[in-house]
Amino acid sequence: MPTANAPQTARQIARAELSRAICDSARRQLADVGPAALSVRAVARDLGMASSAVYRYFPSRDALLTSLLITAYDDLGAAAEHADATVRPRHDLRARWRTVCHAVRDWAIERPHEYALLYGSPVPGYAAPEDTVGSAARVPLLLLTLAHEAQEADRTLGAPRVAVPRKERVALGGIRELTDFRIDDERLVRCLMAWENLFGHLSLELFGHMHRGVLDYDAHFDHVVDRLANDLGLF
Amino acid sequence: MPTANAPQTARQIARAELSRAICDSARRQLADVGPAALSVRAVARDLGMASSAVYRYFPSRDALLTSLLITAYDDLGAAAEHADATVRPRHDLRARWRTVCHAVRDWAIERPHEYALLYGSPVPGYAAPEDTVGSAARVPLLLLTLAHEAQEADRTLGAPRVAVPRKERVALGGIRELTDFRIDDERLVRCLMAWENLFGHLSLELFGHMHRGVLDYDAHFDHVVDRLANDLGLF
DNA sequence: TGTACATCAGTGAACGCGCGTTCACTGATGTAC
DNA sequence: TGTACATCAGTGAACGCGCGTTCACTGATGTAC
Repeated sequence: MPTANAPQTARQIARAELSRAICDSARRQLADVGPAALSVRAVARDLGMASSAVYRYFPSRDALLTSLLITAYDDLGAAAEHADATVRPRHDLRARWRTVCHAVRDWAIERPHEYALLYGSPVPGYAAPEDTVGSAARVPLLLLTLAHEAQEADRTLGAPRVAVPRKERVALGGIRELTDFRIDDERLVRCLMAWENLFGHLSLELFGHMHRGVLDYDAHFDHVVDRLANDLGLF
Repeated sequence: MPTANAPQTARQIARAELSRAICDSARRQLADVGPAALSVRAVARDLGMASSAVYRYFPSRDALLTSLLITAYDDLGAAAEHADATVRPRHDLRARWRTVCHAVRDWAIERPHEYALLYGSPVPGYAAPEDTVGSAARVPLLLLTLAHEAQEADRTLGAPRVAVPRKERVALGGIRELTDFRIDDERLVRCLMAWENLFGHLSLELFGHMHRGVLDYDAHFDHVVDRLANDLGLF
């Protein structure tokens, strides 16, 4: 007797299986040709089926892309969250920050093409639907959570205090609405900067801009992450 | 009588003119389809010539891409350098830092597709030749120059001092070789972080990751740039 | 449990399109005498 | 200054390839009685 939530009929099982296989094949294709040249026909060829058959599973090439996008965001988000969850003791915020940053970087280095899909150039002619925003927010939300915990634990920021202008406070209203905790302006700004620094580092590193300048990416990343922890009062 | 350096014959003039026209058309195409789909035939169509004629000017599609890449890096580098050169007094390093950062951002916002070409995903199947590195280094070098001037003027960094581990010092050897001035480790690391933060900000902003989170990109950028100036001792 | 009908996965051909690159050629421009 | 030859820009056809999507179809799976 099949369980309530699992697919029941042979058809449903096969459908779930093939949907996954199509996504996997598409993901593999990303590495060769990039998202702009992602081809329904090539996926079909890879799986040994007629190209028209893929349309039983995804209504269009763009729908396939959207699925890849959401899966990748969730995959990265889950990797970061799980890494964080393993750290003990929980109040060691520096260790948690380091672990999360390294989890994000490890994920990116193992799947540079998926990283490029998420954080590289937008795909021309493709507009990501709003469904992606929840998944995309997981990593930044995790960073904010750490900053908030530092606030609750009264850790002082290492970076110099600077008055936050009214305009900037207003600008950050969007983030306030997306979080259910209250974080002070100073920490919020620094957390955004750390987010920008983290992904700036990854993009510059993975897209080749540190070539010949930085000789040991691991060492440099470690050090930057450590400094960001100080700036943010994560210790 | 033609001047020594200028093209002399009608052929040479026409060749220079058309080379430029081809690049311009290709640049316009970037906006529609992205670098991966940049098409020699479409450029030819745009200019009303046979597609084979383009091959008199660029031996391949990739050579055309390389030309776009170098031109864009130089264009951005020149924009940043010229912006810096206008600031008076020269010892107002905060003003110069702000001006440079805004010049880079303005350039990027006006040409998001060229920005994506430089700082977004690498083009699959295309490897940028080494000729690009000189042009690509102009902006980071300008940032380093400002940090170095702050050092010469004995401005103290706002960010907390942290010991630079030996591994990190070694990692930064590559940059040391590319610059002819001596900059201390502390400043060098912070300058790299500012570079990562700057381009991280631009990529996240231009590639849509601040959507719905940050409500006023200008205000946020201003504020971040200001804080980076403090961290770096630019005032 | 057995049958009749509905559902739906997968096929293969077709439509109309685009691409990079090569090649033999024409005709204009440049140059050496 | 005038002519003969060399150079080279641009043409148009061709090669061989790939693409997204639609459509009428076959045949297997699922379901209601």
